[in-house]
Amino acid sequence: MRPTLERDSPVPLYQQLAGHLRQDIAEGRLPTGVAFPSERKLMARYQVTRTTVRSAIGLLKQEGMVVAEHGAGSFVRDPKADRRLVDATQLSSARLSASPDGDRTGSGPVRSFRVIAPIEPATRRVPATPWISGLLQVEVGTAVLLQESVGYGAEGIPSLRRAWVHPRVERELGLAEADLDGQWLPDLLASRGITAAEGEDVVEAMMPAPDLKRVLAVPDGVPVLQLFRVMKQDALVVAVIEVHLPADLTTLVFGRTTLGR
Amino acid sequence: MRPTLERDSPVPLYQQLAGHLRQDIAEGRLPTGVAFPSERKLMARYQVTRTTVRSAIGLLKQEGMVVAEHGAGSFVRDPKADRRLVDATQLSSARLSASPDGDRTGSGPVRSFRVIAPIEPATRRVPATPWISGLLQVEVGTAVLLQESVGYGAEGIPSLRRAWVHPRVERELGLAEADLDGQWLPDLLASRGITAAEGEDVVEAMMPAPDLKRVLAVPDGVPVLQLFRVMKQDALVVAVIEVHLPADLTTLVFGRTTLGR
DNA sequence: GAGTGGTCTAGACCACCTT
DNA sequence: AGGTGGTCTAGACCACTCG
Repeated sequence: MRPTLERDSPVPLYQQLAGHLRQDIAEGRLPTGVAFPSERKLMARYQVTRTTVRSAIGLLKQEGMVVAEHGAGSFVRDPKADRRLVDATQLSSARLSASPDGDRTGSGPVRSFRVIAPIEPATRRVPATPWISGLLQVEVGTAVLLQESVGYGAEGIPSLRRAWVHPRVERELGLAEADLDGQWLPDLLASRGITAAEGEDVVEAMMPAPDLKRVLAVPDGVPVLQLFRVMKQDALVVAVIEVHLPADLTTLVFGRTTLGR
Repeated sequence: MRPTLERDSPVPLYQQLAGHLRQDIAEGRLPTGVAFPSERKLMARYQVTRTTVRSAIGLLKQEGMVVAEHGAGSFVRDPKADRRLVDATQLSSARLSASPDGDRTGSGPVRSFRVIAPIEPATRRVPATPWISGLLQVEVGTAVLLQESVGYGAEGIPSLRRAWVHPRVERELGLAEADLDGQWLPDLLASRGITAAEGEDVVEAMMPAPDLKRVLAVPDGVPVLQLFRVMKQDALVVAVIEVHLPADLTTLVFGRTTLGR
Protein backbone atom coordinates (compact mmCIF):
# COMPACT_ATOMS: atom_id res chain seq x y z
CA MET A 1 0.00 0.00 0.00
CA ARG A 2 2.15 2.80 1.29
CA PRO A 3 5.48 1.61 -0.02
CA THR A 4 6.18 2.80 -3.52
CA LEU A 5 8.92 2.21 -6.03
CA GLU A 6 10.46 4.95 -8.14
CA ARG A 7 9.99 4.04 -11.75
CA ASP A 8 12.35 6.76 -12.97
CA SER A 9 15.16 5.80 -10.65
CA PRO A 10 18.34 4.45 -12.15
CA VAL A 11 18.07 1.69 -9.57
CA PRO A 12 16.10 -1.21 -11.10
CA LEU A 13 12.66 -1.90 -9.67
CA TYR A 14 13.56 -5.38 -8.46
CA GLN A 15 16.54 -4.03 -6.54
CA GLN A 16 14.42 -1.34 -4.94
CA LEU A 17 11.89 -4.00 -4.00
CA ALA A 18 14.60 -6.24 -2.61
CA GLY A 19 15.79 -3.30 -0.54
CA HIS A 20 12.29 -2.75 0.87
CA LEU A 21 11.96 -6.40 1.78
CA ARG A 22 15.45 -6.47 3.31
CA GLN A 23 14.49 -3.51 5.45
CA ASP A 24 11.21 -5.14 6.45
CA ILE A 25 13.20 -8.14 7.60
CA ALA A 26 15.87 -6.12 9.39
CA GLU A 27 13.30 -4.05 11.25
CA GLY A 28 11.26 -7.02 12.32
CA ARG A 29 8.17 -6.44 10.22
CA LEU A 30 8.87 -9.77 8.56
CA PRO A 31 9.90 -11.99 11.45
CA THR A 32 12.29 -14.85 10.85
CA GLY A 33 10.94 -18.32 10.24
CA VAL A 34 7.44 -17.16 9.43
CA ALA A 35 5.39 -15.93 6.53
CA PHE A 36 6.31 -13.71 3.65
CA PRO A 37 3.82 -12.00 1.38
CA SER A 38 3.04 -14.24 -1.59
CA GLU A 39 4.39 -13.21 -4.96
CA ARG A 40 0.88 -12.29 -6.16
CA LYS A 41 0.35 -10.09 -3.12
CA LEU A 42 3.65 -8.34 -3.71
CA MET A 43 2.68 -7.79 -7.37
CA ALA A 44 -0.47 -6.03 -6.27
CA ARG A 45 1.12 -4.12 -3.44
CA TYR A 46 4.00 -2.73 -5.53
CA GLN A 47 2.29 -2.67 -8.92
CA VAL A 48 4.89 -4.68 -10.74
CA THR A 49 5.01 -7.95 -12.70
CA ARG A 50 5.59 -11.30 -11.22
CA THR A 51 8.97 -11.42 -12.98
CA THR A 52 10.05 -8.33 -11.08
CA VAL A 53 8.85 -9.74 -7.79
CA ARG A 54 10.64 -13.00 -8.42
CA SER A 55 13.87 -11.21 -9.32
CA ALA A 56 13.74 -9.34 -6.04
CA ILE A 57 13.10 -12.48 -4.02
CA GLY A 58 15.80 -14.21 -6.06
CA LEU A 59 18.32 -11.72 -4.75
CA LEU A 60 17.33 -12.42 -1.17
CA LYS A 61 17.57 -16.15 -1.82
CA GLN A 62 21.10 -15.74 -3.11
CA GLU A 63 21.98 -13.92 0.08
CA GLY A 64 20.61 -16.79 2.11
CA MET A 65 17.96 -14.59 3.74
CA VAL A 66 14.94 -16.33 2.24
CA VAL A 67 14.03 -19.89 1.42
CA ALA A 68 11.13 -20.76 -0.86
CA GLU A 69 9.07 -23.90 -0.44
CA HIS A 70 7.10 -25.01 -3.42
CA GLY A 71 3.40 -24.77 -2.75
CA ALA A 72 3.80 -23.51 0.78
CA GLY A 73 5.37 -20.06 0.57
CA SER A 74 8.61 -18.20 1.12
CA PHE A 75 10.16 -17.86 4.52
CA VAL A 76 12.56 -15.51 6.19
CA ARG A 77 15.72 -17.15 7.39
CA ASP A 78 18.49 -16.07 9.73
CA PRO A 79 21.65 -16.92 7.80
CA LYS A 80 23.61 -17.29 11.04
CA ALA A 81 21.05 -19.11 13.17
CA ASP A 82 21.81 -22.79 12.72
CA ARG A 83 25.57 -22.79 13.07
CA ARG A 84 27.23 -25.26 15.39
CA LEU A 85 30.80 -25.16 16.61
CA VAL A 86 33.06 -27.68 14.92
CA ASP A 87 36.56 -28.40 16.14
CA ALA A 88 38.68 -28.32 13.00
CA THR A 89 41.50 -30.38 14.47
CA GLN A 90 39.14 -33.24 15.34
CA LEU A 91 37.36 -33.27 12.01
CA SER A 92 39.43 -35.86 10.23
CA SER A 93 39.48 -38.55 12.84
CA ALA A 94 35.97 -39.76 13.56
CA ARG A 95 34.10 -41.80 11.03
CA LEU A 96 30.94 -40.45 9.42
CA SER A 97 27.71 -42.02 10.56
CA ALA A 98 24.68 -42.91 8.51
CA SER A 99 22.19 -41.20 10.78
CA PRO A 100 22.48 -37.84 12.51
CA ASP A 101 21.42 -39.34 15.82
CA GLY A 102 24.59 -41.35 16.09
CA ASP A 103 26.62 -38.29 16.79
CA ARG A 104 24.42 -36.56 19.28
CA THR A 105 26.91 -35.50 21.88
CA GLY A 106 24.24 -34.94 24.46
CA SER A 107 25.08 -31.27 24.84
CA GLY A 108 22.12 -29.13 24.04
CA PRO A 109 19.20 -29.61 21.70
CA VAL A 110 20.06 -30.37 18.07
CA ARG A 111 17.33 -29.41 15.65
CA SER A 112 16.29 -29.77 12.05
CA PHE A 113 18.60 -32.35 10.55
CA ARG A 114 19.01 -32.32 6.85
CA VAL A 115 18.20 -35.51 5.02
CA ILE A 116 20.99 -36.89 2.90
CA ALA A 117 21.89 -40.26 1.37
CA PRO A 118 25.00 -41.56 3.17
CA ILE A 119 27.74 -43.29 1.20
CA GLU A 120 29.99 -45.87 2.83
CA PRO A 121 33.73 -45.28 2.50
CA ALA A 122 34.69 -46.41 -1.01
CA THR A 123 38.23 -46.56 -2.30
CA ARG A 124 39.73 -46.10 -5.74
CA ARG A 125 43.00 -45.13 -7.32
CA VAL A 126 43.29 -41.77 -9.07
CA PRO A 127 46.04 -39.60 -10.55
CA ALA A 128 46.94 -36.71 -8.26
CA THR A 129 45.64 -33.33 -9.40
CA PRO A 130 47.99 -30.36 -9.17
CA TRP A 131 46.32 -29.14 -6.02
CA ILE A 132 46.40 -32.50 -4.24
CA SER A 133 49.90 -33.29 -5.39
CA GLY A 134 51.02 -30.00 -3.83
CA LEU A 135 49.51 -30.98 -0.50
CA LEU A 136 50.64 -34.61 -0.60
CA GLN A 137 54.07 -33.64 -1.94
CA VAL A 138 54.09 -36.11 -4.78
CA GLU A 139 54.49 -35.61 -8.53
CA VAL A 140 51.43 -34.45 -10.43
CA GLY A 141 49.68 -37.47 -11.91
CA THR A 142 51.04 -39.99 -9.43
CA ALA A 143 48.45 -42.70 -8.82
CA VAL A 144 47.25 -42.42 -5.23
CA LEU A 145 44.59 -44.13 -3.17
CA LEU A 146 41.50 -41.98 -2.70
CA GLN A 147 38.76 -42.77 -0.28
CA GLU A 148 35.38 -41.04 -0.35
CA SER A 149 32.49 -41.05 2.07
CA VAL A 150 29.29 -39.16 2.80
CA GLY A 151 27.44 -39.06 6.09
CA TYR A 152 26.76 -37.09 9.20
CA GLY A 153 29.80 -35.82 11.06
CA ALA A 154 30.30 -34.08 14.35
CA GLU A 155 27.20 -32.25 15.54
CA GLY A 156 25.10 -34.07 12.96
CA ILE A 157 26.32 -31.92 10.10
CA PRO A 158 26.16 -33.55 6.66
CA SER A 159 29.61 -33.81 5.20
CA LEU A 160 31.57 -35.30 2.37
CA ARG A 161 35.07 -36.49 3.14
CA ARG A 162 37.94 -37.61 1.02
CA ALA A 163 41.23 -39.10 2.11
CA TRP A 164 44.38 -39.37 -0.01
CA VAL A 165 47.19 -41.65 1.18
CA HIS A 166 50.81 -40.95 0.41
CA PRO A 167 52.24 -43.81 -1.74
CA ARG A 168 55.09 -44.29 0.73
CA VAL A 169 52.67 -44.99 3.56
CA GLU A 170 50.59 -47.24 1.37
CA ARG A 171 53.74 -49.25 0.63
CA GLU A 172 55.00 -49.32 4.19
CA LEU A 173 51.68 -50.52 5.54
CA GLY A 174 51.00 -52.83 2.62
CA LEU A 175 47.55 -51.41 2.04
CA ALA A 176 45.24 -52.84 -0.58
CA GLU A 177 42.09 -51.22 -1.87
CA ALA A 178 40.10 -54.09 -0.46
CA ASP A 179 41.48 -53.44 3.02
CA LEU A 180 40.01 -50.00 2.95
CA ASP A 181 36.49 -50.48 1.69
CA GLY A 182 34.02 -49.82 4.43
CA GLN A 183 36.69 -48.62 6.82
CA TRP A 184 37.50 -44.98 7.34
CA LEU A 185 41.13 -44.44 6.51
CA PRO A 186 42.25 -42.30 9.43
CA ASP A 187 40.78 -44.95 11.74
CA LEU A 188 42.91 -47.56 10.03
CA LEU A 189 46.00 -45.38 10.23
CA ALA A 190 45.37 -44.80 13.91
CA SER A 191 45.05 -48.55 14.49
CA ARG A 192 48.52 -48.92 13.01
CA GLY A 193 50.00 -46.29 15.23
CA ILE A 194 49.86 -43.31 12.91
CA THR A 195 48.18 -40.51 14.80
CA ALA A 196 49.50 -37.43 13.03
CA ALA A 197 49.57 -34.98 15.84
CA GLU A 198 51.51 -32.75 13.51
CA GLY A 199 49.88 -31.25 10.48
CA GLU A 200 48.47 -28.19 8.83
CA ASP A 201 45.03 -27.04 7.82
CA VAL A 202 43.91 -25.26 4.70
CA VAL A 203 40.47 -23.68 4.36
CA GLU A 204 38.53 -22.50 1.34
CA ALA A 205 34.92 -21.68 0.57
CA MET A 206 32.91 -21.85 -2.63
CA MET A 207 29.43 -22.25 -4.04
CA PRO A 208 28.73 -25.95 -4.43
CA ALA A 209 28.61 -27.53 -7.88
CA PRO A 210 25.24 -29.23 -8.50
CA ASP A 211 26.50 -32.69 -7.52
CA LEU A 212 27.86 -31.58 -4.17
CA LYS A 213 24.80 -29.43 -3.59
CA ARG A 214 22.55 -32.46 -3.99
CA VAL A 215 24.73 -34.83 -2.00
CA LEU A 216 24.94 -32.55 1.03
CA ALA A 217 21.44 -31.12 0.60
CA VAL A 218 22.79 -27.59 0.57
CA PRO A 219 20.06 -24.95 0.27
CA ASP A 220 20.21 -22.06 -2.20
CA GLY A 221 22.38 -19.17 -1.18
CA VAL A 222 24.61 -21.29 1.02
CA PRO A 223 28.31 -21.83 0.31
CA VAL A 224 30.38 -24.84 1.27
CA LEU A 225 33.41 -24.77 3.54
CA GLN A 226 36.26 -26.94 2.39
CA LEU A 227 38.92 -28.00 4.86
CA PHE A 228 42.09 -29.83 3.91
CA ARG A 229 44.01 -31.41 6.75
CA VAL A 230 47.56 -32.39 5.92
CA MET A 231 48.49 -35.22 8.28
CA LYS A 232 52.19 -35.41 9.02
CA GLN A 233 54.52 -37.59 10.98
CA ASP A 234 58.19 -36.79 11.45
CA ALA A 235 57.79 -33.90 9.01
CA LEU A 236 56.60 -36.23 6.24
CA VAL A 237 53.15 -36.09 4.75
CA VAL A 238 51.15 -39.18 5.60
CA ALA A 239 47.76 -38.37 4.16
CA VAL A 240 45.45 -35.52 3.21
CA ILE A 241 41.90 -35.39 4.51
CA GLU A 242 39.38 -33.20 2.73
CA VAL A 243 36.10 -32.25 4.39
CA HIS A 244 33.17 -30.42 2.81
CA LEU A 245 30.69 -28.76 5.14
CA PRO A 246 27.56 -26.69 4.43
CA ALA A 247 28.53 -23.22 5.62
CA ASP A 248 25.11 -22.40 7.05
CA LEU A 249 25.58 -25.11 9.67
CA THR A 250 29.20 -24.74 10.66
CA THR A 251 31.49 -22.52 12.65
CA LEU A 252 35.01 -23.90 12.32
CA VAL A 253 37.12 -23.52 15.44
CA PHE A 254 40.90 -23.73 15.52
CA GLY A 255 42.17 -24.08 19.05
CA ARG A 256 40.08 -24.53 22.13
CA THR A 257 37.49 -21.85 22.61
CA THR A 258 35.37 -21.14 25.61
CA LEU A 259 32.39 -20.20 23.55
CA GLY A 260 28.96 -20.73 24.94
CA ARG A 261 27.10 -19.32 21.96
CA MET B 1 22.73 -27.33 -33.82
CA ARG B 2 22.92 -30.93 -32.74
CA PRO B 3 22.22 -30.47 -29.06
CA THR B 4 18.57 -30.81 -28.23
CA LEU B 5 16.51 -30.46 -25.10
CA GLU B 6 13.76 -32.83 -24.07
CA ARG B 7 10.57 -30.87 -23.76
CA ASP B 8 8.71 -33.72 -22.09
CA SER B 9 11.37 -34.37 -19.50
CA PRO B 10 10.53 -33.73 -15.85
CA VAL B 11 13.83 -31.83 -15.73
CA PRO B 12 13.14 -28.17 -16.58
CA LEU B 13 14.53 -26.87 -19.87
CA TYR B 14 16.79 -24.32 -18.22
CA GLN B 15 18.36 -27.00 -16.04
CA GLN B 16 18.94 -29.24 -19.03
CA LEU B 17 20.51 -26.30 -20.83
CA ALA B 18 22.68 -25.49 -17.83
CA GLY B 19 23.80 -29.11 -17.83
CA HIS B 20 24.77 -28.92 -21.48
CA LEU B 21 26.75 -25.74 -20.92
CA ARG B 22 28.42 -27.17 -17.82
CA GLN B 23 29.51 -30.16 -19.84
CA ASP B 24 30.76 -27.94 -22.67
CA ILE B 25 32.90 -26.16 -20.10
CA ALA B 26 34.13 -29.31 -18.39
CA GLU B 27 35.11 -30.91 -21.67
CA GLY B 28 36.93 -27.89 -22.94
CA ARG B 29 34.57 -26.87 -25.72
CA LEU B 30 34.04 -23.59 -23.91
CA PRO B 31 37.54 -22.68 -22.75
CA THR B 32 37.99 -20.65 -19.58
CA GLY B 33 38.40 -16.91 -19.80
CA VAL B 34 37.08 -16.67 -23.34
CA ALA B 35 33.85 -16.40 -25.20
CA PHE B 36 30.45 -17.89 -24.54
CA PRO B 37 27.66 -18.02 -27.06
CA SER B 38 25.49 -14.93 -26.74
CA GLU B 39 22.04 -15.32 -25.26
CA ARG B 40 20.43 -14.74 -28.66
CA LYS B 41 22.62 -17.42 -30.21
CA LEU B 42 21.68 -19.88 -27.50
CA MET B 43 17.99 -19.05 -28.06
CA ALA B 44 18.32 -19.99 -31.71
CA ARG B 45 20.50 -23.03 -31.10
CA TYR B 46 18.23 -24.58 -28.48
CA GLN B 47 14.88 -23.16 -29.63
CA VAL B 48 13.94 -21.62 -26.31
CA THR B 49 13.09 -18.16 -25.02
CA ARG B 50 15.59 -15.69 -23.73
CA THR B 51 14.12 -16.14 -20.25
CA THR B 52 15.02 -19.82 -20.35
CA VAL B 53 18.52 -19.09 -21.57
CA ARG B 54 19.03 -16.49 -18.86
CA SER B 55 17.79 -18.86 -16.16
CA ALA B 56 20.34 -21.44 -17.29
CA ILE B 57 23.19 -18.94 -17.32
CA GLY B 58 21.95 -17.64 -13.98
CA LEU B 59 22.55 -21.06 -12.46
CA LEU B 60 26.11 -21.10 -13.73
CA LYS B 61 26.64 -17.61 -12.37
CA GLN B 62 25.49 -18.70 -8.93
CA GLU B 63 28.02 -21.51 -9.08
CA GLY B 64 30.75 -19.03 -9.88
CA MET B 65 31.48 -20.69 -13.23
CA VAL B 66 30.43 -17.76 -15.39
CA VAL B 67 30.71 -14.00 -15.17
CA ALA B 68 28.64 -11.70 -17.33
CA GLU B 69 29.90 -8.32 -18.47
CA HIS B 70 27.27 -5.90 -19.61
CA GLY B 71 27.62 -5.18 -23.31
CA ALA B 72 30.65 -7.39 -23.76
CA GLY B 73 29.47 -10.93 -23.20
CA SER B 74 29.60 -13.78 -20.72
CA PHE B 75 32.81 -15.52 -19.86
CA VAL B 76 33.79 -18.87 -18.46
CA ARG B 77 35.62 -18.68 -15.19
CA ASP B 78 37.67 -21.15 -13.18
CA PRO B 79 36.28 -20.81 -9.66
CA LYS B 80 39.59 -21.97 -8.19
CA ALA B 81 42.02 -20.09 -10.42
CA ASP B 82 42.75 -16.84 -8.61
CA ARG B 83 43.29 -18.08 -5.10
CA ARG B 84 46.35 -16.99 -3.16
CA LEU B 85 47.68 -18.50 0.03
CA VAL B 86 46.96 -16.41 3.09
CA ASP B 87 48.53 -17.16 6.44
CA ALA B 88 45.63 -17.00 8.88
CA THR B 89 47.80 -16.36 11.92
CA GLN B 90 49.37 -13.28 10.33
CA LEU B 91 46.12 -11.82 9.12
CA SER B 92 45.34 -9.59 12.03
CA SER B 93 48.64 -7.86 12.44
CA ALA B 94 49.51 -5.90 9.35
CA ARG B 95 47.61 -2.77 8.49
CA LEU B 96 45.49 -2.62 5.36
CA SER B 97 46.87 -0.53 2.55
CA ALA B 98 45.03 1.77 0.20
CA SER B 99 46.52 0.32 -2.94
CA PRO B 100 47.14 -3.29 -3.83
CA ASP B 101 50.70 -2.51 -4.91
CA GLY B 102 51.72 -1.70 -1.38
CA ASP B 103 51.53 -5.32 -0.36
CA ARG B 104 53.31 -6.92 -3.25
CA THR B 105 55.60 -9.30 -1.50
CA GLY B 106 57.75 -9.73 -4.54
CA SER B 107 57.08 -13.43 -4.76
CA GLY B 108 55.50 -14.33 -8.04
CA PRO B 109 53.26 -12.39 -10.38
CA VAL B 110 50.06 -10.98 -8.92
CA ARG B 111 47.35 -10.33 -11.45
CA SER B 112 43.97 -8.70 -11.87
CA PHE B 113 43.43 -6.60 -8.76
CA ARG B 114 39.93 -5.72 -7.85
CA VAL B 115 39.11 -2.06 -7.49
CA ILE B 116 37.65 -1.06 -4.15
CA ALA B 117 37.28 2.16 -2.17
CA PRO B 118 39.54 1.91 0.90
CA ILE B 119 38.36 3.20 4.26
CA GLU B 120 40.81 4.42 6.86
CA PRO B 121 40.51 2.86 10.32
CA ALA B 122 37.57 4.56 12.04
CA THR B 123 36.57 3.98 15.63
CA ARG B 124 33.25 4.04 17.40
CA ARG B 125 31.62 2.58 20.48
CA VAL B 126 28.97 -0.10 20.10
CA PRO B 127 27.04 -2.51 22.33
CA ALA B 128 28.40 -6.04 22.09
CA THR B 129 26.22 -8.42 20.09
CA PRO B 130 25.66 -11.91 21.49
CA TRP B 131 28.22 -13.40 19.13
CA ILE B 132 30.93 -10.83 19.86
CA SER B 133 30.28 -10.85 23.56
CA GLY B 134 30.82 -14.60 23.51
CA LEU B 135 34.19 -14.19 21.86
CA LEU B 136 35.27 -11.18 23.95
CA GLN B 137 33.90 -12.73 27.12
CA VAL B 138 31.94 -9.69 28.22
CA GLU B 139 28.25 -9.25 29.01
CA VAL B 140 25.92 -8.87 26.05
CA GLY B 141 25.31 -5.18 25.43
CA THR B 142 28.52 -3.96 27.04
CA ALA B 143 29.78 -0.87 25.22
CA VAL B 144 33.03 -1.74 23.50
CA LEU B 145 35.37 0.06 21.13
CA LEU B 146 35.00 -1.09 17.55
CA GLN B 147 37.39 -0.21 14.81
CA GLU B 148 36.62 -0.76 11.15
CA SER B 149 38.76 -0.54 8.06
CA VAL B 150 38.70 -1.49 4.39
CA GLY B 151 41.69 -1.92 2.13
CA TYR B 152 44.04 -4.35 0.50
CA GLY B 153 45.59 -6.93 2.78
CA ALA B 154 48.22 -9.56 2.29
CA GLU B 155 48.62 -10.65 -1.33
CA GLY B 156 46.60 -7.66 -2.47
CA ILE B 157 43.29 -9.19 -1.48
CA PRO B 158 40.50 -6.72 -0.68
CA SER B 159 39.39 -7.12 2.88
CA LEU B 160 37.24 -5.59 5.56
CA ARG B 161 38.53 -5.76 9.10
CA ARG B 162 37.02 -5.03 12.44
CA ALA B 163 38.70 -4.97 15.82
CA TRP B 164 36.95 -5.09 19.19
CA VAL B 165 38.91 -4.19 22.32
CA HIS B 166 38.18 -5.70 25.68
CA PRO B 167 37.08 -2.94 28.13
CA ARG B 168 39.73 -4.04 30.62
CA VAL B 169 42.49 -3.45 28.08
CA GLU B 170 40.98 -0.16 27.04
CA ARG B 171 41.07 0.94 30.67
CA GLU B 172 44.55 -0.33 31.39
CA LEU B 173 46.01 1.39 28.36
CA GLY B 174 43.90 4.52 28.75
CA LEU B 175 42.71 4.40 25.16
CA ALA B 176 40.51 7.13 23.75
CA GLU B 177 38.60 6.94 20.49
CA ALA B 178 40.71 9.80 19.16
CA ASP B 179 43.90 7.83 19.81
CA LEU B 180 42.71 5.14 17.49
CA ASP B 181 41.48 7.00 14.46
CA GLY B 182 43.73 6.37 11.53
CA GLN B 183 45.78 3.82 13.42
CA TRP B 184 45.23 0.09 13.13
CA LEU B 185 44.48 -1.26 16.57
CA PRO B 186 46.69 -4.36 16.61
CA ASP B 187 49.60 -2.12 15.61
CA LEU B 188 48.88 0.10 18.60
CA LEU B 189 48.58 -2.88 20.92
CA ALA B 190 51.88 -4.24 19.63
CA SER B 191 53.57 -0.88 20.27
CA ARG B 192 52.45 -1.17 23.88
CA GLY B 193 53.84 -4.63 24.26
CA ILE B 194 50.72 -6.67 23.62
CA THR B 195 51.56 -9.21 20.98
CA ALA B 196 49.03 -11.95 21.64
CA ALA B 197 50.98 -14.99 20.62
CA GLU B 198 48.19 -16.98 22.21
CA GLY B 199 44.77 -17.01 20.68
CA GLU B 200 42.18 -18.96 18.76
CA ASP B 201 40.68 -18.69 15.33
CA VAL B 202 37.10 -19.12 14.22
CA VAL B 203 36.12 -19.42 10.55
CA GLU B 204 32.77 -19.09 8.83
CA ALA B 205 31.58 -18.53 5.28
CA MET B 206 28.48 -16.88 3.86
CA MET B 207 27.08 -15.09 0.86
CA PRO B 208 27.80 -11.39 1.29
CA ALA B 209 24.99 -8.96 2.09
CA PRO B 210 24.73 -6.23 -0.55
CA ASP B 211 26.79 -3.70 1.46
CA LEU B 212 29.70 -6.06 1.95
CA LYS B 213 29.43 -7.25 -1.62
CA ARG B 214 29.84 -3.70 -2.87
CA VAL B 215 32.59 -2.73 -0.44
CA LEU B 216 34.78 -5.71 -1.31
CA ALA B 217 33.75 -5.83 -4.97
CA VAL B 218 32.71 -9.46 -4.63
CA PRO B 219 31.47 -10.96 -7.92
CA ASP B 220 28.24 -12.93 -8.20
CA GLY B 221 28.46 -16.51 -7.08
CA VAL B 222 31.32 -15.87 -4.69
CA PRO B 223 31.02 -16.30 -0.93
CA VAL B 224 32.96 -14.46 1.73
CA LEU B 225 35.26 -16.07 4.26
CA GLN B 226 34.98 -14.64 7.73
CA LEU B 227 37.81 -15.15 10.19
CA PHE B 228 37.64 -14.17 13.83
CA ARG B 229 40.92 -14.10 15.69
CA VAL B 230 40.64 -14.05 19.45
CA MET B 231 43.79 -12.38 20.79
CA LYS B 232 44.76 -13.53 24.24
CA GLN B 233 47.43 -12.79 26.78
CA ASP B 234 47.83 -14.77 29.98
CA ALA B 235 44.60 -16.61 29.16
CA LEU B 236 42.62 -13.37 29.07
CA VAL B 237 40.96 -12.04 25.96
CA VAL B 238 42.59 -8.84 24.78
CA ALA B 239 40.79 -8.17 21.54
CA VAL B 240 38.89 -9.81 18.71
CA ILE B 241 39.88 -9.22 15.11
CA GLU B 242 37.39 -9.97 12.36
CA VAL B 243 38.50 -10.28 8.76
CA HIS B 244 36.28 -10.62 5.70
CA LEU B 245 37.85 -12.03 2.54
CA PRO B 246 36.38 -12.78 -0.89
CA ALA B 247 36.51 -16.56 -1.10
CA ASP B 248 37.43 -16.67 -4.78
CA LEU B 249 40.78 -15.05 -3.97
CA THR B 250 41.81 -16.76 -0.76
CA THR B 251 43.13 -20.03 0.53
CA LEU B 252 43.44 -19.75 4.29
CA VAL B 253 46.43 -21.58 5.74
CA PHE B 254 46.76 -22.55 9.39
CA GLY B 255 50.29 -23.58 10.19
CA ARG B 256 53.28 -23.38 7.90
CA THR B 257 52.78 -25.15 4.64
CA THR B 258 55.29 -25.96 1.96
CA LEU B 259 52.86 -25.36 -0.83
CA GLY B 260 54.15 -24.11 -4.12
CA ARG B 261 50.82 -24.04 -5.85
C1' DG C 1 25.89 1.02 -35.44
C1' DA C 2 25.70 -3.63 -34.36
C1' DG C 3 25.81 -6.74 -30.77
C1' DT C 4 25.66 -7.77 -25.94
C1' DG C 5 23.62 -8.36 -21.37
C1' DG C 6 19.97 -5.99 -18.02
C1' DT C 7 15.24 -4.89 -16.99
C1' DC C 8 10.28 -5.27 -17.48
C1' DT C 9 5.59 -6.43 -19.18
C1' DA C 10 1.43 -9.61 -19.66
C1' DG C 11 0.18 -13.46 -20.03
C1' DA C 12 -0.08 -19.04 -19.52
C1' DC C 13 0.25 -23.67 -17.53
C1' DC C 14 2.14 -26.71 -14.16
C1' DA C 15 3.49 -29.02 -9.56
C1' DC C 16 2.97 -28.81 -4.97
C1' DC C 17 1.00 -27.89 -0.30
C1' DT C 18 -2.73 -26.76 2.69
C1' DT C 19 -7.51 -27.09 4.12
C1' DA D 1 -10.45 -26.18 -4.24
C1' DG D 2 -7.71 -22.49 -3.71
C1' DG D 3 -3.34 -20.61 -3.00
C1' DT D 4 1.61 -20.98 -3.52
C1' DG D 5 6.00 -21.13 -5.95
C1' DG D 6 8.26 -23.05 -10.56
C1' DT D 7 8.61 -22.89 -15.49
C1' DC D 8 8.01 -20.89 -20.01
C1' DT D 9 6.48 -17.94 -23.91
C1' DA D 10 6.81 -13.60 -26.91
C1' DG D 11 7.55 -9.65 -26.99
C1' DA D 12 9.74 -4.59 -25.74
C1' DC D 13 13.07 -1.05 -24.46
C1' DC D 14 17.33 0.19 -22.27
C1' DA D 15 22.52 0.57 -21.04
C1' DC D 16 26.71 -0.80 -22.22
C1' DT D 17 30.91 -2.29 -25.14
C1' DC D 18 33.31 -2.68 -29.15
C1' DG D 19 35.14 -1.97 -33.75
